[in-house]
Amino acid sequence: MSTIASVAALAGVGVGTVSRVLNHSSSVSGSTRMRVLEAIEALDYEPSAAARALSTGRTGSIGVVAPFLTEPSVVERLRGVTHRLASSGYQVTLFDVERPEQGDAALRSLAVKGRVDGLLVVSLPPTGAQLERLETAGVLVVLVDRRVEGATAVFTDDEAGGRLATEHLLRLGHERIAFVGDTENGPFGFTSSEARRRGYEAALAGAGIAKHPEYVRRGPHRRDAARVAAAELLALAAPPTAIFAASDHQALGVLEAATLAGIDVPGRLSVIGFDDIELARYCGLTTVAQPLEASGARGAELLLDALGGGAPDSLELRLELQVRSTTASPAGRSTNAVESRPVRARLLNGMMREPKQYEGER
Amino acid sequence: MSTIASVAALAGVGVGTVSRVLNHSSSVSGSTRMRVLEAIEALDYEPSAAARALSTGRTGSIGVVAPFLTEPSVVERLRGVTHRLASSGYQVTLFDVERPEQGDAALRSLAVKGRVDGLLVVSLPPTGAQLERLETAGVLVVLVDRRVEGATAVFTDDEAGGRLATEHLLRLGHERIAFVGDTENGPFGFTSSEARRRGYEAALAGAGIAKHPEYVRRGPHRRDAARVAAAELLALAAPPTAIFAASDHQALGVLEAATLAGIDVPGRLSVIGFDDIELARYCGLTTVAQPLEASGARGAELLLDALGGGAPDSLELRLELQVRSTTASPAGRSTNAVESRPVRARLLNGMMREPKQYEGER
DNA sequence: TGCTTGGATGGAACCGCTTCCACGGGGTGA
DNA sequence: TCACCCCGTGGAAGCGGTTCCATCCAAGCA
Repeated sequence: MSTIASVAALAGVGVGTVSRVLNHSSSVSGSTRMRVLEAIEALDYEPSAAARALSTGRTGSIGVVAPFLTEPSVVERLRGVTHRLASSGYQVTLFDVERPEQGDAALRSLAVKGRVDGLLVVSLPPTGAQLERLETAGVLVVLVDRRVEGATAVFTDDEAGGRLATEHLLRLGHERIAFVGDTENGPFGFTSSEARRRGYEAALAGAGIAKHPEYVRRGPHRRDAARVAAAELLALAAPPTAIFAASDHQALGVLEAATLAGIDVPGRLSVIGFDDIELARYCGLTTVAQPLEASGARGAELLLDALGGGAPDSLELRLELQVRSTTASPAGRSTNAVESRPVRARLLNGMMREPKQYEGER
Repeated sequence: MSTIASVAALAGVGVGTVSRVLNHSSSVSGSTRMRVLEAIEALDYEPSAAARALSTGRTGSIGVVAPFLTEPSVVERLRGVTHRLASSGYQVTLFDVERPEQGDAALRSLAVKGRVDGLLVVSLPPTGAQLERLETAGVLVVLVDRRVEGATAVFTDDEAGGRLATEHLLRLGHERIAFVGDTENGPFGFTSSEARRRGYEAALAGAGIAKHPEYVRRGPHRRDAARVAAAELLALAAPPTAIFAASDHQALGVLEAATLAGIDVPGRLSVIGFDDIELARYCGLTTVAQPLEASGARGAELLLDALGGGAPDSLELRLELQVRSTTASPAGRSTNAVESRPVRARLLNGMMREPKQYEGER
């Protein structure tokens, strides 16, 4: 491998001059620059990233800490991040957090100069101590899909989203509305499910509907757990006519339960999810949509801004009701009833009406 | 930030000794080791990755070059990679290739000591020159989902897969079988579509069925292009009774076309895809399944082996027919006809029978 | 007792780059 | 004409580790 010294020797200049050419620095005469560039070309020289990092203290790489496996939505966020960062000159170093301890370990080992310049933490809530450690190490942090005191973040108002979902069901005429969400103290410290539940309860209270504790079910964040919870709900003496699931992932479990119980959706049961993952579009699931890819992209932008010396503000992204074909007025009322077409047609219509965003961007 | 020198000073030893402790090297007395560890603890010291990389020539990170956006299947492979690498002590640096030039640039800039120790190239075909450059730079390379002369790879036999798909259709009694695949010279140099087509033609030839050039359609690797191609096929005077799509992605486009044309699947048209992406499972698509996550994981293993000084062999993964509910005997024949149940039920049944693999692994 | 031997240790050299400082020389203004 | 500036440039001093070599000391042996 050739080094900067060999380039300098070949060009007949000093190493400082070569470095200046490499860094597009000022004050190099045209002819000298030309000679250096020729030498670089001739030797097929590429500067050593490690040496540069050691010397400058900046690595040119951004760490992304995310629970890659847990949620399909995380993949879409990640896509937004890589897409935005591809043209930035920064490399993306991925830290897949499959178990909570890994998150601690990753955050700890990254709180070190010379590893990454900035960190995007997706969907995980770092502790105050971790943030402080990162701060003292000079690592800039932006959170995506999570809001923590004292950190820049791209976030949504989960509680408002919970209200949005529930009010949609109320408007359709439902009164027996259940909620299926995550256990309160999940392994990763996710809090969105609880916030969405609060929105759900606020909306019910606003409509003057009494709380019904049996209608609130929590379980591990998995489709099969949601299926079991929904099955229990549907077996109640007074089963709900609508279920709000805290995520699309779980809403799919609810749909499974309905199918197994032979209950038509949306004829006898309305189901609404949250997130608007790709599968929701394919399945025609009504949901509270949040811009997943955009959240990653905006997070990346905030971090780039901060790396450039700016002091970006946190950013709230809008949630939007996305009505598809799993919600309708409860049986016995005819308002807004969505006809129950063969499902494949519906599914495919959904696919065609909503091409994936990045296809449109090409 | 504390350095190795400050640790050495606090412990009252030389830097060499601290380094020896850090690297679990031999010949450090128990008491000295203890003093050093205490100093490390007291200073909250973490060694600088950049300095270490410069000094040793190894970075402790593995690059993954992949077209993250192009194919859903790539995401699943990537999952396998990160999953396997999470416990290896290597970091994963992602190079998202959205346009072919980016692939060149990534491969070029990575062919440098001090950036990554090894490289996993997913679904992209590096040129011989690029491989050579990487070799001289001392960067180990393993290919996933691609086979190139002189490089270790995890691959499948696409041609055999094409045969598998076509023979399934032949067995059901189809004779008018069409193919929808990629343009021959796509932007990324993907060759799998053509290999699958060769398998398709070999199977037809084996069954004594004459070639029918109009039945072979190629287009850009996008769902809408596949939809258009399928629509043209279905509008022929003698339309096919079955379509083999070179990927699930494209098979979904074919399904769209059938729905738009009001053609029942599998009643009047059988559709088979290739890959077995998650969506195929959800949609009940019959397909040629390849172990996507496993391909990434095995690729990572081969690379780790090579980094450990081994000389791993390439690895062929098995393809398997995955019959779901989009294929049946052609209209007029009754053998094996799959009843056309309401689709949602079918879809959900599919979901329940095949939980995602990683859920089982928790 | 004196010499050899080997394990534990300190520290300099080095990895390849950036950056700052010093220096030479031509141009400018007094 | 001289002093001063400034531009272009060379090169040394880090950056923070690893590693090799020299050194020291204690134990073993004749």
